[in-house]
Amino acid sequence: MGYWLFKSEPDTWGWPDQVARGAAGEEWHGVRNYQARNNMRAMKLGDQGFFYHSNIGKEIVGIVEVSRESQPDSTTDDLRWDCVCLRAVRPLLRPVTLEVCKVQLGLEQMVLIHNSRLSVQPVTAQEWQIICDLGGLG
DNA sequence: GCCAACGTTGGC
DNA sequence: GCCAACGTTGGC
Repeated sequence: MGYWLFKSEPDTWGWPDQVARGAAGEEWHGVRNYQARNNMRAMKLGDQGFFYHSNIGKEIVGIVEVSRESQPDSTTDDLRWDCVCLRAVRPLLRPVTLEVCKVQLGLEQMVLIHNSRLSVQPVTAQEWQIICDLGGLG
């Protein structure tokens, strides 16, 4: 089971938008960064991800699941870009802020902290567990 | 709104 | 293939 983190500006596509898609999920289109794309190519059906609000909130608010493995991005004809589909699983009972992640023991190596610009990031199993605990999903 | 960090582009 | 210029992202 792989663990990931997806960033989105809530102004553009927020957690409520993701939830509104229900079980059908939504294509995580628009990524135009090779590293982020490669991360999506590595994802398997059922992999779990955190849904992070950048700029506004700066916090992890929910859990999503890969509901379709990577396929061509429908928003471009450029064959370089493809993406997975995500469906909302459940919200964190308490959002986990970037501020908290920065000082939390065990999260020192999080990509979110060291490469905040990468929009699709890997998360380790240990980091996943710590954040779930902090979010009230122990 | 500013700016640092990072990725991409294009001239050489 | 190097690197300067430029654009974008996202925290502050």
